[in-house]
Amino acid sequence: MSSSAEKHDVFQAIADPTRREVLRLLAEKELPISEITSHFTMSRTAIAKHLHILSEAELVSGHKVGREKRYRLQPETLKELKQWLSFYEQFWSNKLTKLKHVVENPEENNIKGI
Amino acid sequence: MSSSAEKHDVFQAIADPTRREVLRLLAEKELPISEITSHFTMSRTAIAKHLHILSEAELVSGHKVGREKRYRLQPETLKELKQWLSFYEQFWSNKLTKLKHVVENPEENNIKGI
DNA sequence: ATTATATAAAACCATTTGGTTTCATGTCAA
DNA sequence: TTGACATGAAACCAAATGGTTTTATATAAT
Repeated sequence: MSSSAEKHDVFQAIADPTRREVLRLLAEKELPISEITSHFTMSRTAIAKHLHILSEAELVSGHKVGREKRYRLQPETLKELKQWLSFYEQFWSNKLTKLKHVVENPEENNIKGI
Repeated sequence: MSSSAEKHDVFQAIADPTRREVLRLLAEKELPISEITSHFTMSRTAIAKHLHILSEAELVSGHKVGREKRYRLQPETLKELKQWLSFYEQFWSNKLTKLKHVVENPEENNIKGI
């Protein structure tokens, strides 16, 4: 699944549906691996690997409590994603920006007949 | 790389750095495949495949103009991502929500000494 | 009519991904 | 101290991913 250092970023981490589901679970509360696993059909080992990837991306953090390892959400990391998104937001949300874009790119508009 | 129908979603599509770079390029203006390719070191075929994936995810759309196929950004699709993000936003941006979260999950706080 | 350009489509390939099973280790409870 | 529980780690595997090269086809330009 993975292994080496600093490999997974936020974009890769959230690409997998299972990992997104794990994030949802951890949004509610901190949970140990076994309890997270109980919400899925796949093996505990598979979930543990997903948690490693999420951890590499710093979307979650784990700490041991007794014999269990509890993971919690690290939501601040998603700011990175929000910032990436904000760049594109102008292209749909702002009518004026959209108009500006259209004016500056006349070749996109089928007005060649004029 | 891919092929079948309706396979790639937005999350998968933006997971690849090359594809994010392609989106950046198309944010400025509509471009034909060959011109997009000129911004990368990899082959045109590879870029074409990336464009297919972006197209499947409806992040871009292509239309033929003469012998070239021009792709343009379809930014509205990113709303989906924004909505996904908005759920998590409460966990970092809103101090009150954060406090609520803390209060409702006492086991996360190391106050066992009290 | 011929040649150059732009893309499409297919076959192929190495690596990564997402899963499994098995075995080892640390911790709690009786 | 002896199980039972929770995890870690390794070996293995099929399928997906991200690339390549080759061949074919449609359009543009001379």
